[in-house]
Amino acid sequence: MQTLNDLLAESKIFQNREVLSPHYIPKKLIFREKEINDIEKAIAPSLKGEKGRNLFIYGKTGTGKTTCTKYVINEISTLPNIKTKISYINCRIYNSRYRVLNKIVSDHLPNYAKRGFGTVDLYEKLINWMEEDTKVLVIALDEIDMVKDLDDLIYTLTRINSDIRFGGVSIIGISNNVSFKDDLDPRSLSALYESELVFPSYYANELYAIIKDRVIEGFKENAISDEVLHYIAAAAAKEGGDARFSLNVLSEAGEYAELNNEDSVKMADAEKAIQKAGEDAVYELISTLPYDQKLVLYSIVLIAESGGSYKKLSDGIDTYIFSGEIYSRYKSLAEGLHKTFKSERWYRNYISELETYGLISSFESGKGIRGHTKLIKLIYPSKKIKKVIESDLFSVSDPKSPDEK
DNA sequence: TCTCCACAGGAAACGGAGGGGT
DNA sequence: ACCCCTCCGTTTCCTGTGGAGA
Repeated sequence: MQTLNDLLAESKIFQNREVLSPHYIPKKLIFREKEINDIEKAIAPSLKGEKGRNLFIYGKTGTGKTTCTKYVINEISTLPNIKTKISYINCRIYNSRYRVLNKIVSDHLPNYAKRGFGTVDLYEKLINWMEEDTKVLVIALDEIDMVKDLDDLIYTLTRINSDIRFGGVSIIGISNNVSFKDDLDPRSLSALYESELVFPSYYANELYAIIKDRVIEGFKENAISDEVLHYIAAAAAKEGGDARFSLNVLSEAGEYAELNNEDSVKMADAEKAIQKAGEDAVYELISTLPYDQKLVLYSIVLIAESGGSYKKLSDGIDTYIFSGEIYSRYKSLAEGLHKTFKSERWYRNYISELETYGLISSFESGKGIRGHTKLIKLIYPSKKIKKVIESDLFSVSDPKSPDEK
């Protein structure tokens, strides 16, 4: 255990922790010059007061989509041009047409009230504001696939262009999910895909250069060897070329080294950090789930460990659990905790969400299985999930998910 | 073949929170 | 203070599906 003195003492490892944060935007983004240039090209017309091109950005997690977009936004905001207004919106939080519209309005008209206005009110307010002095609005929608009524949103935003006489709106959509466009209206699709930009995954040598770049600023000299950096880069490349992963590992490895009072980061620290980073991603995901959804997941874990009681009906597919059994377990679990439980219909939404998060896999029952049901299996080892949920669900200090502002 | 079972998942309705107008 | 509105999480209702058993 570290004492306060230890914590206040100057670090032997870190020089500037901030540059290791995944949210930090470096002054220069290496290996992404072309992509940045493409984004700028799409926005450029709007800087001259014309409507820019809509742009769709696709790439796996940690390929720099968000960082590059924010980089360009920062760049533009330093220009003396005032006609171009930019909204960066994270659709994981603002996940409906109303919320996005509300966010745009409150970004630029902070005095406008938060609720009580319908979509139409917000829309008119936005149009009036834009027409005032022919503003051009650039809207970056990060994780755009999270928007529930995306068709409506795209329609509304593109509609602005035909409703106003001057100025215009251009959309930058960002996503790491390709399949969401399958159930998009063809008109929204063609609007959104006016131009497309794909961010490739990083190779190990690129990841190495990226973290090396941050190490120079973030770490003390000789606090981490090239050998360790290569090792981390290779591990991150294996994870799918995820730069965020490599940065997490980097700072985590530094923390371990510091904790052990070492002068430099050792290979063992990196190994430990890599293992932890993998677990963290799952933990992070689970801890953001709503209470009842955690309970549903917990029910799956419990049944997976004890074996389902419907098992006798299904020789051969023992690892899969019946949907109905999970719900009844969830119900009795909630009753045991003196909590209200959600309806069966809502439970089915939970299940399909858990599946899109990649925590469970399921398939529709077919031949040989009674009735028409879903068969569900955990993707991660049940022990690990159980530990995570139990610490999260039954810890004393969890009044009601502290949903910070 | 018919009916039942055990669900899936869409649509609509409900009710409370948070806001405006008078 | 009162009634109105909108949104959103949730429930209720309903139709669909395909194997099991009579």
